[in-house]
Amino acid sequence: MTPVDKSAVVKALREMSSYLQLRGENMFKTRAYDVAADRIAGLSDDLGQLVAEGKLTSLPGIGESIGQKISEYVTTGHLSALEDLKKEYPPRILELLEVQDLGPKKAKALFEQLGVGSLDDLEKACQKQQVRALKGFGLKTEEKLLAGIALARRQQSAGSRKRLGDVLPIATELLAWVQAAPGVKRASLGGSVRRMKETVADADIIASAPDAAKVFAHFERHPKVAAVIASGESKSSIRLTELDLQVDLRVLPDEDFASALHHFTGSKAHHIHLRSLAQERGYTISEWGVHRLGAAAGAKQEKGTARHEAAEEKLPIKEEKDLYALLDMEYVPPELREDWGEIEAAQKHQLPRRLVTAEDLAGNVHAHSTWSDGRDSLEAMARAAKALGLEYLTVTEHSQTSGYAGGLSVERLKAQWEEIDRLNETLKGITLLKGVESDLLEDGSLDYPDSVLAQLDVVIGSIHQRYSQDEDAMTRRVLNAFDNPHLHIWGHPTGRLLLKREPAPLRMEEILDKAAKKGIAIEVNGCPERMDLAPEYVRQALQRGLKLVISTDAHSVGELATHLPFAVAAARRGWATKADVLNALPARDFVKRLQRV
DNA sequence: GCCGTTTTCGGCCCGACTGTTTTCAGTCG
Repeated sequence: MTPVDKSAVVKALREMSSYLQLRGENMFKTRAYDVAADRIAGLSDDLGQLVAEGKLTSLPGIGESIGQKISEYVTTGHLSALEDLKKEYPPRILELLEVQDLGPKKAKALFEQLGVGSLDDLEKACQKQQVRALKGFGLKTEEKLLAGIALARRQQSAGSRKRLGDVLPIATELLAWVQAAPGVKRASLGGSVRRMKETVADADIIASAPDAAKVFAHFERHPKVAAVIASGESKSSIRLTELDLQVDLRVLPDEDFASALHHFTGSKAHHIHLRSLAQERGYTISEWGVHRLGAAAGAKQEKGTARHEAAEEKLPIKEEKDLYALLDMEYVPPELREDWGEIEAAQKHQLPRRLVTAEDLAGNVHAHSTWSDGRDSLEAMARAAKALGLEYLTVTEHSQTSGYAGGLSVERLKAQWEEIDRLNETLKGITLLKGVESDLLEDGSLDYPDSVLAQLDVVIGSIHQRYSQDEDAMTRRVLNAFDNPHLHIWGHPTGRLLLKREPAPLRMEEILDKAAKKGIAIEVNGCPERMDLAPEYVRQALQRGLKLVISTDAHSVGELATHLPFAVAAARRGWATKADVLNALPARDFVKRLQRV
């Protein structure tokens, strides 16, 4: 049985939701498709197997109807309900929903009353001033839509999502700017950036201060602000000149900081689940805290009055953990808040006791120097690793097939050993381990003779070329590689480049099963373009008892430090603890645990 | 469409901001 392309199923479910929204269906019905899409996206089990065993409806949020549709799509490759919906609309109608401030209701009106079925149609209608004449639309809306079209077009070419690695530095810069604003007491990043999701759409900052208006005024004066999108009493949104990045800032009284931080960290799916649990217990959760609902709140809600304002009692939330404690749950770290099972685990007090941190690591794994395509000398890399407080650094240059990257011949590799020996003698407090990042050749064999590999402490095997192989060939290639007793670590496993190159087609379950049997460690690569392996596969690996290495893949002194947070984040998002990570061990134990022969 | 040791019907997370209205709908996160 071939594994199912989960992302295609997710896409089909989201399109179902979009078309049903355009038709004006009940929002709870359309949301059900989005909930199901989220569920499949975060699934760590094999979807094909669930379908085959008829167990789809055991997943929360997937019932009879959607279960059948997923089954149909997985088994036949078609989704008749979606195909029928598509026939009712012009082929590019969903483009409209990509426009900021244009949702399903307005898109429906534009389509039905003006025949607008694409971005181009919408632009023409705006230019002809037809839009402002519609009921519920006006001059301002027309202007906003034109700006939204321009933004949507830029995003079509550049992509609306951005790599965390690009956004985090700018978001951190903005955070520091906010922290310097008048009266700010506490401030933090929020949103998917705080959850360290590999790609993000925008950035959120939450701050506490007595006078929000002063903070907003300061915020909106940042030199990189291109436009102010919205500015109210508790929220300001700007768009930056860099990356077209939208940054939302909320400022609240300090007593509301923790609940606001929690609220704006998300994810949406995590909150929806959490709040329904809160409701069962007679609480309501919002960014303004947790409130106990009394009889008064059950009565008809006053217009313009928020639910929490009618509540009887506000419960103090000093820290995020107080909120979970109120629901008898363990604290859920931000990286886990995706509704991928963390809520159930937290209720049963079965979350990982403590997720791995950068401080847990004793060694830096996967580094390149000027011997291959790195930018700094081996000695500079070693000194930098020592300065970071590390005990060891694995030296893993490219292998001979990667000529483009200065891959080392056997002779050059052996010459490097001499330098490593020399540095190990002269440098105190840091140990260089002899390693290599060997290409996995087309048939899965490694790039050096066994006699050479046997002399190395650390052998990483990575795929660097021939990405065009089909799933069978690619899977066989990796499986074969695991038969080589000198291979220790599977490097940047899927070969994905975020927003650029899809993961290689691999039958991951089969591969992880064999890795577990053979004792191969799995790399979590912190290069911000990769963040490879993805969290759902990290979890699958850990469920099989596999060990991880948290790697920087550093090609310079700077990257030893800058890549580390992304590697740690990828491991944490896969629920990894210190005990799961081999390079949390001292050098001798690390090398010993890698050895398979 | 999903879900249920309160329920198989009637709920479904919750609030801010904007623009078009003149009390509210739509959008967003």
